[in-house]
Amino acid sequence: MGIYDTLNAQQKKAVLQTDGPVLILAGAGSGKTRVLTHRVAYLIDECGVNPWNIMAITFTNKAAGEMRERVDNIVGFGAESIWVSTFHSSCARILRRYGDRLGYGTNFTIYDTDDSKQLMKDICKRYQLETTQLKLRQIMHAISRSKDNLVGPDEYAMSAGNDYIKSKISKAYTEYQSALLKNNALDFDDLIMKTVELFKKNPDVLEYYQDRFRYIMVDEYQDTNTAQFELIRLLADKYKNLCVVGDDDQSIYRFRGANIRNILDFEKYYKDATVIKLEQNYRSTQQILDAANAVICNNLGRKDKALWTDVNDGEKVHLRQFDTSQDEAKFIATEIGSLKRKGKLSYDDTAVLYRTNAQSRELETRFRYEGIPYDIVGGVNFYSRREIKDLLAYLKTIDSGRDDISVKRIINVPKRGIGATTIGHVQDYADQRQISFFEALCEADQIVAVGKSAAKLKAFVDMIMSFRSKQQKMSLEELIKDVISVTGFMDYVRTLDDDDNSSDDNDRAQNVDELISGIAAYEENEEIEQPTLSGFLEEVTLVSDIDRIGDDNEKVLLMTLHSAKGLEFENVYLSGMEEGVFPGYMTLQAEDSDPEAIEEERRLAYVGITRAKRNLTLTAAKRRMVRGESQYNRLSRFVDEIPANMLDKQRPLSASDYLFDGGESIDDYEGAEEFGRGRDMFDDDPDDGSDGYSGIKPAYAKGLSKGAGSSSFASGSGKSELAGTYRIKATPKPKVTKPRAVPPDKPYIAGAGATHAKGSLAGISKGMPMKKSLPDYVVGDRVEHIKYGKGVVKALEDGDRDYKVTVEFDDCGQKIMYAAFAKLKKL
DNA sequence: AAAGCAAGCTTTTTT
DNA sequence: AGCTTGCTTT
Repeated sequence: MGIYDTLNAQQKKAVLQTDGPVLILAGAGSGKTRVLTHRVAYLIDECGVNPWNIMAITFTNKAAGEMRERVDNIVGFGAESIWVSTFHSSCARILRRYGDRLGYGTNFTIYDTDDSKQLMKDICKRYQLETTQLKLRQIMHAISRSKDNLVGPDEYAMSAGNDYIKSKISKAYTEYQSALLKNNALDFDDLIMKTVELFKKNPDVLEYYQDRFRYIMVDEYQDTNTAQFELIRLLADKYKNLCVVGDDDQSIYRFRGANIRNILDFEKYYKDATVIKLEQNYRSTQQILDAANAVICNNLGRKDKALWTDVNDGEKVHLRQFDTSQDEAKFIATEIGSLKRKGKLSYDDTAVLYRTNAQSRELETRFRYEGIPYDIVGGVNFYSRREIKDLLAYLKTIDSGRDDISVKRIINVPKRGIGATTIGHVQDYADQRQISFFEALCEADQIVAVGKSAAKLKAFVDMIMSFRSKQQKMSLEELIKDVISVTGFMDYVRTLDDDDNSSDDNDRAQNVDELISGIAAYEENEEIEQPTLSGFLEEVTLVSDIDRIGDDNEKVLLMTLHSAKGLEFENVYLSGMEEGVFPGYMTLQAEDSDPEAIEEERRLAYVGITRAKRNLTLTAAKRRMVRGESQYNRLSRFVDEIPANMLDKQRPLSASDYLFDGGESIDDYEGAEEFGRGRDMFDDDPDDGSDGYSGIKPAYAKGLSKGAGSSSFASGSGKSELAGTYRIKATPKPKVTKPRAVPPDKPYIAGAGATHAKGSLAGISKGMPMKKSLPDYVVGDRVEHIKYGKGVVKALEDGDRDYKVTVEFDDCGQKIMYAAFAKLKKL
């Protein structure tokens, strides 16, 4: 039986167990993709299953592509009719076919996060839903979670009851859904939720797909949410040939609704499920696995398992701690450079991972400086870059015009003298008549309020119309080029960052070129029967950056830990191993209320560690700039969780190699001397009380973070010692600065003495009086304003930061202003 | 009415 | 550091 003999016993069992529900708990690097592809081959070659009846679902297009490729290689005939795709594109495909049953046109557009946000913004404005307590972000999040849990707007409304916040969200949800429907658009979450709805309301459609997908395999099962589970459950309900593969230890998408119970409770739901554990790792050295196991075993409530390997040679996991994040970046870049020169690594087998996208900047700078080729994955997705989204909005508008968000996006891009007010008038007109924004534009001359702007609107409509007629006889590539030239798009692109430094001047132009090539490539792809504009647009919105990386270039990859899931590299640098960075600041803040959050961070650490095949280096900085503030962070707890004897804690090269270059004086590091030198990695016994951090408990970091939030200084204080708040997350060494006045469980914030009056200085900018003073006028006095002229003081109110004064002006009516601003002169 | 400019406010992670 | 918001200028 050839190919199956190369599998280990557990893998073989997973391949041969074709019928009924199967749960494969596949540890990192345990060869699960191999199992899945062999399973597909086995189904076809040995069990006589028609390839047409097999479905394999993944989360990313990249994973789908890889699986497809490997299936193609191993399956002799019919591989192309196996349905291998992501949740989102599978659903999109189903809805393109049956979406009309739910009232959507089959050429619906798919909104990305950006589009959804734009739409929600409009809704919030119209119904005045946004308040200080309820931010757009929260609304979007609440709705997204509801959709993940298959809670529609009506059900949400019922559960909202008298809750003020919830009823506002409910209103937003209802309006948002109806706006989406009107725009013939679906957001990411809708793709799943609406497909489930389709199946539930249309048993005939469900049965069609049940019969089609008689064998279903789901990869990364630990990341499925409730809606995705339901989707799979429905599809598999008739034949129950459902094989899910996952690793509860790698569940890192809880924040976007992934329900870890899906994998933990699989056996409860499917009582007759076969469970198979794959624990032998074929990727990493034992040293790396030991470190990974040491970290992950601190999580509770996981399925018990431990990775092991045959590979026993290998180096210890390296740990390097630096004074500043610049030093850290410099180390990573120079070490990669020098190892490369020695022939000890190749760039394309090396990755630098970090917790947040923001951390990529410093690394990027350093990599450029050292001349090391790199690629950054993620951050701003290629297709969400401004210039790209603008062009896509043109294409969407040309394609249908039903999507108001796209039309509004480009109506004044490049600038053609159509502003917010005019757009508002057109929208009002459209609302009154229940027509789309674009339809309203077509009737611009009927809209009284827009006045002479109507001509500009008409010109815009004519332009779109002419694109539409050209589209008939043009290829997509020609069309986009035409759009670019007719609109003068490149001139506009050049205006986008002229204030900025030279480096990314060409980036946007290059992005445009890349988009053109992307379109050309799409048209030439012979796998697509009929290249269409909407087809291209769909492909584009469902693609993430990770899907676009090829393995052909010799480049170091920089990416977040999340993006790195499913990938592997010979050499991995895990940077920013600091409390407050990783685990992140938000997690620490919520530690008490949400203990699961820290476990998710730990799983992320586990994912990061297990990406490495042979060399793993953990790096940290004592001091780091975050949003313009210096943060002093202690080493990450995840580092502490790795027993010291498993780590190589080589002292960094001498200080002169990593520190104080470029003319910085030692004085610049004063803060570091005082606060940052706490426990460093050479202190082998973190709990002996001899280091500066003993006794710090999570509450500490929590308190500190909160304190820091309110201690921001006004920019007006310039470069004074207090400017640039020190956000200190680690306690200082007691002997140095521990202020007796501050109780040990309270954060110590540098300069806190000057800022305890919360917010008293915030918001006061340059040249303004630093303190409020009682005006020399009282209610009833006549005063003079430099611009508004004379008037009578109607009210004087003592506000937080300044006196609020209300004046009834003789000429300009009533105005409310801050006394310090108004500079009123008593008459 | 639109464009340009300064100041505030904010951010994990992504299909 | 980046983006939205509000204010001023044309």
